[in-house]
Amino acid sequence: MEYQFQKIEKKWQDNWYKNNTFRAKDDYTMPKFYGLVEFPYPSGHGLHVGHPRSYTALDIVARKRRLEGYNVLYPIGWDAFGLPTENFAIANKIHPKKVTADNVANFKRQLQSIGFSFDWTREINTTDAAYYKWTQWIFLKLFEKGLAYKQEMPINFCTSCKVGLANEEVVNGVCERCGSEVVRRNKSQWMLKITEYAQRLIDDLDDLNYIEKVKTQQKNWIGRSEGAEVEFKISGTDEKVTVYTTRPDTLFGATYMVLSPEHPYVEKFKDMIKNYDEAVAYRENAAKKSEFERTELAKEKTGVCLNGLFAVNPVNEKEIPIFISDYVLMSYGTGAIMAVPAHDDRDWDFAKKFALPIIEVVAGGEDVQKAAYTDTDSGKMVNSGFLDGMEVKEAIAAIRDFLEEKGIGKKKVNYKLRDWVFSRQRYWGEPIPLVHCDKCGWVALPESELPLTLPEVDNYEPTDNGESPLSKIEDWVNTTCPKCGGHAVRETDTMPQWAGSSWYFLRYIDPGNNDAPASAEAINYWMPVDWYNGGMEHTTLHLLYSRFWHKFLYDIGVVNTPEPYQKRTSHGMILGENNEKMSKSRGNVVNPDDIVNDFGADTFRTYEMFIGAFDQATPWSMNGVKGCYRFMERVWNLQEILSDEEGYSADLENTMHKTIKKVSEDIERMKFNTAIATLMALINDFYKKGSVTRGELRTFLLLLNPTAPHITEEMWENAGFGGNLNEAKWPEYDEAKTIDASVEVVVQLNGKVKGKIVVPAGLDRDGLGEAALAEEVVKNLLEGKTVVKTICVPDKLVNFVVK
RNA sequence: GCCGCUGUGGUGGAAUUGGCAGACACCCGGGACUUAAAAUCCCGUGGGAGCAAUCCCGUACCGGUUCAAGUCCGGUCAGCGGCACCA
Repeated sequence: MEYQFQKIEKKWQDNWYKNNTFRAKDDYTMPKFYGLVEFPYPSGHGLHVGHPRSYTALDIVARKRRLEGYNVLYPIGWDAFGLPTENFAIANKIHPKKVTADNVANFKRQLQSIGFSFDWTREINTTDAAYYKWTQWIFLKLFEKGLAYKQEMPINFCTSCKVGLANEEVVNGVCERCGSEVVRRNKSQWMLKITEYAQRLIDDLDDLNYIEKVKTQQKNWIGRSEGAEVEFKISGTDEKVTVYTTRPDTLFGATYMVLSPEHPYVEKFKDMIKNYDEAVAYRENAAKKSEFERTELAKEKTGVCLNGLFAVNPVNEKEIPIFISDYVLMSYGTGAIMAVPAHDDRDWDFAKKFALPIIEVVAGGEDVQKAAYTDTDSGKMVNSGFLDGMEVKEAIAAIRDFLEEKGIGKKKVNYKLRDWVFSRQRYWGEPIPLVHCDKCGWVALPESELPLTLPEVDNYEPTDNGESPLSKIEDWVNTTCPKCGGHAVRETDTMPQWAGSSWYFLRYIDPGNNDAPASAEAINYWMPVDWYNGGMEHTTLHLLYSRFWHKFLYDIGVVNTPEPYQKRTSHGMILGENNEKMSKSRGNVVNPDDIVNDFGADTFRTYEMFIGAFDQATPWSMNGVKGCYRFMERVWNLQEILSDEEGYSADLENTMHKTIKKVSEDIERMKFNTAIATLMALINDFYKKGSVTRGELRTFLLLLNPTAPHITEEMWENAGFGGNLNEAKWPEYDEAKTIDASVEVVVQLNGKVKGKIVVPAGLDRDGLGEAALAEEVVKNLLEGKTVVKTICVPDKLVNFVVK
């Protein structure tokens, strides 16, 4: 019998999709499992081999959970708004709606050809008005609660194309398309106050089962720091500048101050600044740079001394000069710092460049004239008045108290996290459902007017002034104010792609609901997501944004849990055969369709899981695919050596129990590669024995089914095990039968392996030592030597330390 | 630059808590089958020395802790992901 994968796979896929086999049940009495994968952006390039890595992994978990008796929700949808679609639409004169529909159809065909057990009855699309109605609704709730506000924020503007650009479209400071200069231009934009949730976004990580590196990345991104705000008087005025510092202990070493070039005091004191023109020129130059460029530590420090303006150090009344420099950002802290060159690397570089004094206030390092001493764990305060002689930590506490007592400063917690810029000057996004009325200001559309649909237009090309394409559609822009009935204009910016993906997991739960994002009963049953897998590239932004929205929805009573995802894991990237990132330009892209056509979905799925450690980046290998195809054939050919015997054969009984245990545990730990290796080893045992019993085959098929669902269903049917495999029970093992009667133990002399002995399993330390000494091999090894110490590790080894 | 991760045979990787380094595959070499080839099956396969038993070396590099280090600690180098308007 030949292995005809095309026929088998088509047969079972038709069966599953026609019968909605993997539909999640609305039976809220069953134990539930909600498995989630990041829904794809349906790009024109089609599915990447990276998508199925994540999708197969959770498909395996989902299929295993169903066999274990859970009501499983494993959904999929389309994160379909976004820049590439819009750019493709403009370039090819095809409406983005049409581009999206075509791409979705292609993605869906591809995903179905791989046999994922998605519940297709719950498919969602962020660009459907019925979906984004609720994205808009959530935005209005945020607006209502004061968490959305307008602020001037810079956008990238191409001086030649006259359009706003995404950061990605700016390459080395010039426009990706035309190569012209890109400037940063301020524009009033909608912002979301994610910073208000900063502390909760840190604290609530504690109870979640996220892989550790994801928690660390989230915490570092939020960037909590404890420090102090200190007020410095401006000489000859009654005004004060507030600086933020994490090292208030070094206040006596502050020898100058640096303001961000955009700091309002530059304007405020323009009359006192003798070189104001120079300062303005510097500020304009800084505006061209991205924050990334500005804060790069390696670059040469630049800045301008504000001549005529001085600050007074509040602890020693010394006058210090004030600079502006682009490494100080308005968006962090107060936009002003006190510079302590002796104990901060950036300040040190700056001080050297501008020949500013460097005063040591923490002793213990090398000469501070040669390098900054930044260690806070050792060292004592010097040149610091009343702080002298204290440890750094003591000094921090003492100075904070001092500042508060004197009313010149206070303790302050800061976060690196910044508010979320929520406006995009684009067509292909959710319209922001607000209007501006001259009388009433910004007014929300009433809920009854949602969804505010994207106007269907032929011309969605950018304007030449950096405004959204929507601003050109006058009969859409001009409207009436819902509050006063007077004339009003619509907000023409749209939402970022992050919006739709910040709550999509809720929509899957109840995708057709027209009265709420999802019903309370459905949310209570299904939430939180039990297991969410996605890429490390989404660890900071998407994960944080969606946690923020979920917490907000929790606060207003829409959801029942403060966190959306109970468990978060990540997969590594699949690289090209040459070990580089797959890309068209590198010519190393693998199309999943080719693999499915040539080797079948089961081989493809198995290879995707066998390719390497799940959380690590790994290169693709066509030879590896062939190896997995060979494995599938060996699986198929088990039917040739199938005996009539039920149960397990005596010589493989322990192996069967061990294999069930190993595969079950490996799937839970996402060690899919070793789970498959274990099944390969088992099949090698079957062939060595020359036959496989019905019981052995039955268990083998169940264990392989989540990975290779088509071939196993077919063989299950052929063997007449009854019903469909997907309705069977996941096999169980007997712990007692996974333990062998005797074990091989290593004998070492001074840590080097010298021999092996076989002893009964389960001996304790003393018993193992005695058993070892009784062995002839060991006696020979120890002859003429003095045993100083014996180390025994039960079932593992005996190490004699000898002289 | 900052934050996070990774580094093991010719290749992908395995080694769950510090306890036999290299499971399972791929490639390659040899053999069987075949007129021949492909496919399949069997054997070999970290490096070095030796007829052999066996011995020495070996987990990016330098150093440390330990009876014992791929695993823990300090430092160095290299690669990858993210850096807020790609998603």
